Amino acid sequence: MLTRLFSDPSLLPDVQKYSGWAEDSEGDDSIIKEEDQDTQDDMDGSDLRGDSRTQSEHAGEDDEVDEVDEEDDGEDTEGDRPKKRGPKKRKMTPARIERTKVRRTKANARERTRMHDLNSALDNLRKVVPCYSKTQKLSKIETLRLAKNYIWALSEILRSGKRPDLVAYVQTLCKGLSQPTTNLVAGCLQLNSRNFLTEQQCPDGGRYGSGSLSMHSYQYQCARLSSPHCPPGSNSHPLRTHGYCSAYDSAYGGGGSPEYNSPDYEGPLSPPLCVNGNFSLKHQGSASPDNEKGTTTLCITPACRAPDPAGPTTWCSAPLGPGAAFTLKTPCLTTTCTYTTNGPLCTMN
DNA sequence: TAGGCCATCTGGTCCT
DNA sequence: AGGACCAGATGGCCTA
Repeated sequence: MLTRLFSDPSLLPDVQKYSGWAEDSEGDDSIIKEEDQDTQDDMDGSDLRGDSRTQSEHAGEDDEVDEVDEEDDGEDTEGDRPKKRGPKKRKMTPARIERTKVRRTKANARERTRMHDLNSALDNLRKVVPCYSKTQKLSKIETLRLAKNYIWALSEILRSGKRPDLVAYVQTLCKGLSQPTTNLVAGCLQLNSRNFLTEQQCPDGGRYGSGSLSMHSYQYQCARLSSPHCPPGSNSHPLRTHGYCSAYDSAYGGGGSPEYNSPDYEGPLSPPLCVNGNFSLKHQGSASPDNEKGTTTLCITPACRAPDPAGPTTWCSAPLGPGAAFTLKTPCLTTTCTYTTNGPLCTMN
């Protein structure tokens, strides 16, 4: 263990609180005792253990001399321990110890950077899967699961060329997700989990049918659905012809933007399913209803992610069509929306 | 307080 | 030798 290497406190990095140090600090005494009694024994193969043992006696030794520990030679006769194989261990001089420490420090820094890059990529992924929230991020594993499900669901849409059954769609999205994330996604889709696990019940008395939302709510909700995947300008594209390439495309300048392939993607957040419930606001450009840049993206927020029983009522009764205005009521707030040719446009009250 | 999630360190392995 | 990648270990933070 490297911690043994740094048995000299002056050599300790400032990270000794990490990784095994506490454990080893307790074991320091045993290490010393072990070394005392094993002075004539073989090295146990640990480069670092050998360091602590030979550090003082080899202090000042020429660092460039690639000696091997003499104790390693010959048959290992200590107890039943098998002879150590592999490369001979070099004696650790102070200079070598210092080099090792520097190398380790640099490796730690690289590893930190690598993990930061990985996290950054995960953040970008969070932005392009449904239900993005700046205030409550999906965990890494949930982000990956949702992304996998999302890709699968979109692939199915493309493959079939038909509007998906919404319940099946939600179920696909939520497959393998934790209950909180399932609730979040269901909430994003304006479904409470009970409904989406059984059937869509329109709160105003009507019934959506077996898993299909009413046309009104369906259009509302799906106006943004999957749009980022619509090829720019391809009006005949299945996603577009089935209503998935409206608001998002126009608002964000068309799908298939190279931005989405860029590792440094810092483009618009794209939770295409987030049009309900509890919102965090992502506003782009002016607020002109039919202005492409004026579209507002609404996303669920963590504080109020519980299924909103009031939501579907609004959805069911929302008069849709360009220019129509309606109100979304959620536990958090009331949002006034106008349905435009680009889909629903909502402003925060 | 237990459990989940995360950042970080660390040593091993593979590759250049 | 050194970098990239990986998995295990550890401790901190947060929440139910």
